[in-house]
Amino acid sequence: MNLKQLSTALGLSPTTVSRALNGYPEVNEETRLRVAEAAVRHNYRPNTRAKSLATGRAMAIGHVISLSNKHEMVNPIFADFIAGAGESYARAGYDMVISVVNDQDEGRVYRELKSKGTVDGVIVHAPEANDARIPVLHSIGLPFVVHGRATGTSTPYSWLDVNNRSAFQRATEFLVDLNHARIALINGLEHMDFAIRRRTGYLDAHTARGLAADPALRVSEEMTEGYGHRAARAMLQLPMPPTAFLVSSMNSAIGVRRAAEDLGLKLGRDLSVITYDDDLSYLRNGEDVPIFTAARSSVREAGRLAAEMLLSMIANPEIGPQQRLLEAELMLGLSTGRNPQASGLR
Amino acid sequence: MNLKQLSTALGLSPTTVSRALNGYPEVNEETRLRVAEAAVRHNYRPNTRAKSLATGRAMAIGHVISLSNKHEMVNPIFADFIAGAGESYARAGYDMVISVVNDQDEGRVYRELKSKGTVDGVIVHAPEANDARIPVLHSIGLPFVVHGRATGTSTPYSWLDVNNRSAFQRATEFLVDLNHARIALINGLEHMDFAIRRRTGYLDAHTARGLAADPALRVSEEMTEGYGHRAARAMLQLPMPPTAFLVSSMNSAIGVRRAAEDLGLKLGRDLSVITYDDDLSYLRNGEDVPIFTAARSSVREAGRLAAEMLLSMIANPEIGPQQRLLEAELMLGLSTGRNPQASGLR
DNA sequence: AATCATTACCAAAGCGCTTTGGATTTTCCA
DNA sequence: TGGAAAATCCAAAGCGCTTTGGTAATGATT
Repeated sequence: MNLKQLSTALGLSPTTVSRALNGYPEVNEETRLRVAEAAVRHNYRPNTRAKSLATGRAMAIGHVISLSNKHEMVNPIFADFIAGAGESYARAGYDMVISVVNDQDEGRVYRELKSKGTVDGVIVHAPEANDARIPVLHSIGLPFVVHGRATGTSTPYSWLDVNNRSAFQRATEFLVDLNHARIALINGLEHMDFAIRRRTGYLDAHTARGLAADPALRVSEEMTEGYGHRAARAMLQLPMPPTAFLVSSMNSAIGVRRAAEDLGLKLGRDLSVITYDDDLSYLRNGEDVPIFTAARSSVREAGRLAAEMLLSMIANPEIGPQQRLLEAELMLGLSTGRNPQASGLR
Repeated sequence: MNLKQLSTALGLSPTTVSRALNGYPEVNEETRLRVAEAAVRHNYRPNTRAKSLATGRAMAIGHVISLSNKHEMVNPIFADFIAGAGESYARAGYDMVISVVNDQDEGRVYRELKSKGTVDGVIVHAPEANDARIPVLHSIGLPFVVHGRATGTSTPYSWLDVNNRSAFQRATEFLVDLNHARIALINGLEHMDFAIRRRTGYLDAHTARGLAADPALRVSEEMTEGYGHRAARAMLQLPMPPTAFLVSSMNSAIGVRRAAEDLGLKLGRDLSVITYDDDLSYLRNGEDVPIFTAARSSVREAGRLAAEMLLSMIANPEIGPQQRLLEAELMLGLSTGRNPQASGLR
């Protein structure tokens, strides 16, 4: 059932039916009801492609998920972010189109999305420092919102980010308050912007508290369980092992816990661990009380908000670049405690 | 740059340019080259919406991800499946559109995708027994492939599945061979088809080996880490605890390991665990040697194959329903060993 | 009663592409 | 060298919608 069929069935012109359905004023309220009723009865829904062609708007947002050849890992936060963004799109009547692509092809894909008219805007995932995608998107004139930020980018752009620096600074200072002095950082890959900021927060806290950060207690890799295990195990066997760990993801924190248990150490008593928790739906940090003390911020909520930001930019192109910085919550869990090796109370 | 502009720039008609670009025979090879060259030079790419409108094919496949209100969890295998499917789509020039939806709205969404002409087909995720979506899709005539199967569905349909039954039967029998007699099953929600088949395999193995399966050692819930921990802990404190666990997901298996360690039990020595491993990119089962003995099958590969199946069905509608059953591999890891409580060797 | 807004509708153009049904030119063979 | 066949190209219709630029009828205003 298409517009023409529906309109002849109603004895009206396609023009009037279209206007009635789209809420234009120049149509009798009575006929509007008649049209609306017939539309549901005939299960009529305007063809998206025809509509897009006529209006020039695709009514779709693109997400490019790029897999590097080296470590071709799907970002585990992706599903939850998508789920959040998808909710916003559904509410606004937008579709979400996802392209899976090799990272070196990402620029080409953006150009294609633009020239083929597939989407009205895109969300940029996993930004790096001086991210090359931002100038590309600017130059081709495709609206976008970055999930995260890209240190070093000079031109203004829209982003939504968690305050990673402050989250890691606060977490580090919390450990210092528990008398920890040798605090390890199990970070994500430090070409990623978020990892840079987390390291900065970690180092800032050391400076603020007059502590020296030992470079031997700092690693940076792709955040798997195995990585957390391997790194923690190695550090715990150093002559001067850390008494606390700051970990960039739940997965790696689980690996750290496994390493601790390998060595017979109990979290919260013998060893403290704070993790970053994206509040992923399939990886909850405990059920009632958190297993890990954690800096928490829901990536699903971030998806919702980033999508809304992009949609509002598309609806009002004049508003210009938008920014939003979310603060992570520091949740107290069972994995932190006073440094057992610190002599006495301060 | 659109077709008309390109064609006037070339001094040709839009017809000829279109045919040249689409490889039709009735165009001089020389002009075809001229057109192709001009197309890349002007960065021309046909507008997808216009093309779709003219051809009637959307050149897009839909994935509906439905979140139930009760446990609104994003399926953790989703990202990897999508990544695999996306590769196949990209190769074939198809887009992937994802709808996030409340599960009770899923039928409505399929109807919309069809009547709005958004997609040429869909992949059905996470089928249940007697899944209601299959008759709906049949009735609206939208091509689809189910990732998994739906026990109880009578009409033929296309699916791609792992042999969950045989995987769990083999795993169970492997444990029996190690002298385990009290084997627990930490299963997923048993309205899901895969969970039903896994339970069947588990029970079949008991029957085959003349063992009685204790219903107290069988639970079924959403597969989180916390669930694995809680269930294993409870069972290990029974008067007659299990000596081995069969777990339906890596996440829950990690919880089982945590429970074991809570009680001072070492996996592979005091307690055996076999898990199902979807080979998720962010949740590798160890790096060189598997942590867990596991039944493994790559969900990413499943995505690739399911997408290819659907595309081939769309290209050749006459071929009818397709099916493909993959076998999981049983990978020996560090989490299994001889039952320490079994007296002597058999 | 003539004029003017307002209301309610419609015909037709246009979005950018494909495809049908020619038209024109070239090639080939008797 | 004529005529059929093959090779090239094109005009125009059509995909299903929106939107511009109307027209006709009604009501309000002088």
